[in-house]
Amino acid sequence: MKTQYRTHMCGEITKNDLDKNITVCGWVQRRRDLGGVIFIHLRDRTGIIQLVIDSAKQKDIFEVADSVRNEYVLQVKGKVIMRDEVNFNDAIKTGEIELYCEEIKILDAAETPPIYVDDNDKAGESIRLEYRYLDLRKPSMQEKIMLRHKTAQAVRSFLNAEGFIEIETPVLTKPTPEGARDFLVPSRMQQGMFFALPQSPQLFKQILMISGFDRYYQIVKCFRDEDLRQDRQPEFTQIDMELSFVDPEDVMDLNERMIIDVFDKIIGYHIPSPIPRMKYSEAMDRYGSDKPDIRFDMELKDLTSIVKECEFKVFSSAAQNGTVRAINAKNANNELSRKDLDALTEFAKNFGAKGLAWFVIEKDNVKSPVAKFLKEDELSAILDMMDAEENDIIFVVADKANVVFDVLGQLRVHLAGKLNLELKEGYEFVWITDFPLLEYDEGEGRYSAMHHPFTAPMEEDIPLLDTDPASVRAKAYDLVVNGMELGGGSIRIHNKDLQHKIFSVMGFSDEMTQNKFDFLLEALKYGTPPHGGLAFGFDRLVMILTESENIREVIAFPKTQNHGCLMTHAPSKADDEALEELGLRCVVQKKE
RNA sequence: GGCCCGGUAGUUCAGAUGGUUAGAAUGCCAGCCUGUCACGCUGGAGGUCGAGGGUUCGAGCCCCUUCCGGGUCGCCA
Repeated sequence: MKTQYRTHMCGEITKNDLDKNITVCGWVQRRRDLGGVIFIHLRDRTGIIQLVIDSAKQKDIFEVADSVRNEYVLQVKGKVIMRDEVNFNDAIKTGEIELYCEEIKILDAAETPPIYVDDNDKAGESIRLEYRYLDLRKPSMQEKIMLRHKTAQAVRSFLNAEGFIEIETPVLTKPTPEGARDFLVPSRMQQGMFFALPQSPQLFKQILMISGFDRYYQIVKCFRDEDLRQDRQPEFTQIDMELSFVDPEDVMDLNERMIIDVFDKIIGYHIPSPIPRMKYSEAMDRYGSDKPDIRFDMELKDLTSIVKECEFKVFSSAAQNGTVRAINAKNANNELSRKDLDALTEFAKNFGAKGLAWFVIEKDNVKSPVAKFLKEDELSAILDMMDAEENDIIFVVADKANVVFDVLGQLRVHLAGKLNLELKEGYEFVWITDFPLLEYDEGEGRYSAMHHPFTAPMEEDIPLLDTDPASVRAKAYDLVVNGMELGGGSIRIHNKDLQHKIFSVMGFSDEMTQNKFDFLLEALKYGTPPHGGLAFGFDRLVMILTESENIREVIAFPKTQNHGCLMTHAPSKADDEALEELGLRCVVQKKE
């Protein structure tokens, strides 16, 4: 038989419960002692109910109520009564009623908490993370964590209805040669050997396709031992899926329907269908980014042909060997001082530019350190190209193409923030397609995979693998929203010869290929269906749905930039005994 | 690995040019108060100024080292 710890949740008591004798449990939000009467706000994850204790009529429990402090855990029996109308409290759901107490049991006392459990609490992040259990009691945090749960449920129910099968893949797995740094786990049974925690279940899900589970998904933890950012954690959650017998169109269609369904169910937001498509080359050309924020314009324009012959060497030589592009910050002259322009130059240098040329459009004059090097017709061609009007500021970057796009892409977003540009409201989704398969890695002196080494090239580009690898396009696609990459995927290589070929174009030795991917290449021999998939950043999705500033707000127990957990104090030293069993010795080398 | 910002009562912060006993708000404790809801009023307690070293007659403040937190570049297939 069920216990009767409680009959109602605090926030769910309504006028329908008037005159009922009920039992609630919860935490003391606040006690207000008026001398003859004590009010207590009792909180659980559903909300708050006000308790009343009257000294004259409830002498026996008044003393208990008097001793209660914030965050005490109480069990309270009482009768639901109506408040007088003047005492209604609009701030809480149960503001028209209250609980007239007949019995109060202190289930547990609490020390004075270091942070106040309230959304108005101003505590800094480190103390919040140290006492995360208190922080998570805040209504806003409870809402986020519960919304996260609902989002996962919405994803599951959508995919289940589409015939997907949820399958778990190993967490103790094999180190990967490409991509992010692995977290390593030593093997006790095989001393000197290491597991890696998965950066993604990529190869397992491909092999599940070979096994015939033609629609797989998993909401799964992934691990990357890299530095953190506002939207990056060393362990994070992905919505991971893979499908057999599909083209890019099938994967995009399915995921488009899923994301539309999730936004509608969770926040009632209607994403217009179909989600627009943009080729990678167009995204770079217009926005300087493969994750363009299309809520505002300020598009890049190509000045290369205009400045090809000009006297300004920086422009003319870049026009030969690279490119010259520009953006026009409309009306920026009212907002930006000379000092700001210098700061923007520094900003550009941060992203690899050697400098940043600007043209301030004044009424009868163009102010620019560069203008004196340009002929009149060159300058007017630039102004023409940029649709320049009074008070605009034009920013030009001349360099190798990748630097130019990166700098202007970043500058564009930075300026939009700085100038408080009016953004299109809501969520602007866009699919980015036709990515390059490979990019040249100058440091390594070889091509590496832009997405991952299992991504299929477009059939018509396969011959180019031998002649011009950089121009080979991939069957890859990313889903971008408001300038954030929300998910990405590709059709995979399902033919072992082609997979071998790609490995060799990327300069993997036969030995390395054999050593790292023998199981994949072996599996590919036995009948592999064409397949592909996609993975969403689940934390990022929840960030967007909850409009959170950083990823830590939507993870119950996140890590700090130092990869630490402030609550548990992980990581920590291992016992000598444990190390010995693993055949390890702890060597901490002193830094110079 | 680089750059930037921060670390002072439980919490959030203020502490000009180095100078007596380091302040405020809030929280906490005690007393008073029968309709509050961030209740109110009165009083009180509360500090290794992240840590270590240095300069100085004297350091919260200046210098060096280091730890911690955040942002960012690199990195993140």
